[in-house]
Amino acid sequence: MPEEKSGYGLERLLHVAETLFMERGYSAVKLRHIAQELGIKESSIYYHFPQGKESLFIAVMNRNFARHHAGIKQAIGDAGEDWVAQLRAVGHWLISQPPIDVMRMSKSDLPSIDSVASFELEEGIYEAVNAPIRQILERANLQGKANIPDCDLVAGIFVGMVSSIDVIKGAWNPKSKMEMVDILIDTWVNGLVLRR
Amino acid sequence: MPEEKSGYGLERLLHVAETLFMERGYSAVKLRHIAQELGIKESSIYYHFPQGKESLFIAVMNRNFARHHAGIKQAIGDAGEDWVAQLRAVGHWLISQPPIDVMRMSKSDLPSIDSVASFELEEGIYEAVNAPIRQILERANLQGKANIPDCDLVAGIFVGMVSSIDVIKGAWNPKSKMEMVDILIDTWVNGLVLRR
DNA sequence: ATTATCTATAGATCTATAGATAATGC
DNA sequence: ATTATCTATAGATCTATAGATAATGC
Repeated sequence: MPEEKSGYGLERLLHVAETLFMERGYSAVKLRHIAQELGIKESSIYYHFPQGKESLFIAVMNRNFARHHAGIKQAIGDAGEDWVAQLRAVGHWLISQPPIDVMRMSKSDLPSIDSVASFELEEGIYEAVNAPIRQILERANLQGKANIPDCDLVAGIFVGMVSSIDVIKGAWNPKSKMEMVDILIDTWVNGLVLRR
Repeated sequence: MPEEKSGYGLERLLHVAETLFMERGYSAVKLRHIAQELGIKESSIYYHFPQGKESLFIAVMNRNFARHHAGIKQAIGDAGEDWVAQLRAVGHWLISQPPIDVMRMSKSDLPSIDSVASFELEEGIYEAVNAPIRQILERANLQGKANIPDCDLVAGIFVGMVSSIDVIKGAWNPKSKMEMVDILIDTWVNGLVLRR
């Protein structure tokens, strides 16, 4: 089993590579950046990933999706029955993680890699992140608690919304990210219009 | 005035470069891609932009922001007094344009270029896109028509939401983009919860 | 012996420059 | 003469490979 090297160095490599790839994307992150951050040479990366940058990216993304899947399932399970509480829990989980730029992944990162791997990753993120959220919304509809017209669309929007917070946060806003998620979900669920 | 070359070739170059940069981002788009799409050689790009790729990117982004500013102002002006109609009009404008990945721009594209230019572009997109939307929301609040807690945040979210549609559309959804914007805004404005 | 690094370097790709060429408009 | 391309090529950067080195664990 050649996949079971483990050790401290590999852990750090995966962590740093994940942080950088998630933040800046496949093309903008050079092996030089990863190596620099780790304090090693580019060539040392090839010890852990003999097939190079693309295989590192794929490993790191799959790892990220697996963690998201587990974290989201956990969050939903812990949140109880109420669908809004579940949504909020998923929001809190998402904001605790490096933000996902689904659009960049789909239009920039994935088109830069092998098309079979690309397809698998696209499926991976959908199953890990989008599907569980969609299920929350579908259950809410079925139980007559909500009236959501297109759960797949709305789930995708939700992920985009929460991720956006990170940019807005960084750029101009003084509020904490948690606060912002709560404001966001609350406003979204209850609507922007004033009712009397 | 060295900025006034114009002509057919430059127009096409700007258009193609804009399409590619907006879609795939600064780092993933190589001069080779732009040249290939135009049917010219990479080196020919330097006739129009002697200062190279970065200056082309900056020109193209400023152009994009200027068009957005004009388009959004126009859309709002044409939509009448109702703030939801205004929001819908902006949504329709945005979806008619190459989608903006604000997150990618802010975290991947801009950090890859000169920091002064980066700062100016960041301001540019904020003024062109975010500010007018924020103003719609603020007016709605002032007129007692809405109760939006953080107009800057919510405006940013709106842009993210509409842009997300393009990814979701491409990936799995059969609806037209226009339909999806309408669903989205309607659900967002009125809230997801069922009221009796 | 295995693990994880390193140095040195090859090879590919990308950005950029110099100077030639061809077409158009005076 | 100006405009917009081209060819040829330089120089920088990026990815990848070969083989040496050092540390650790048998």
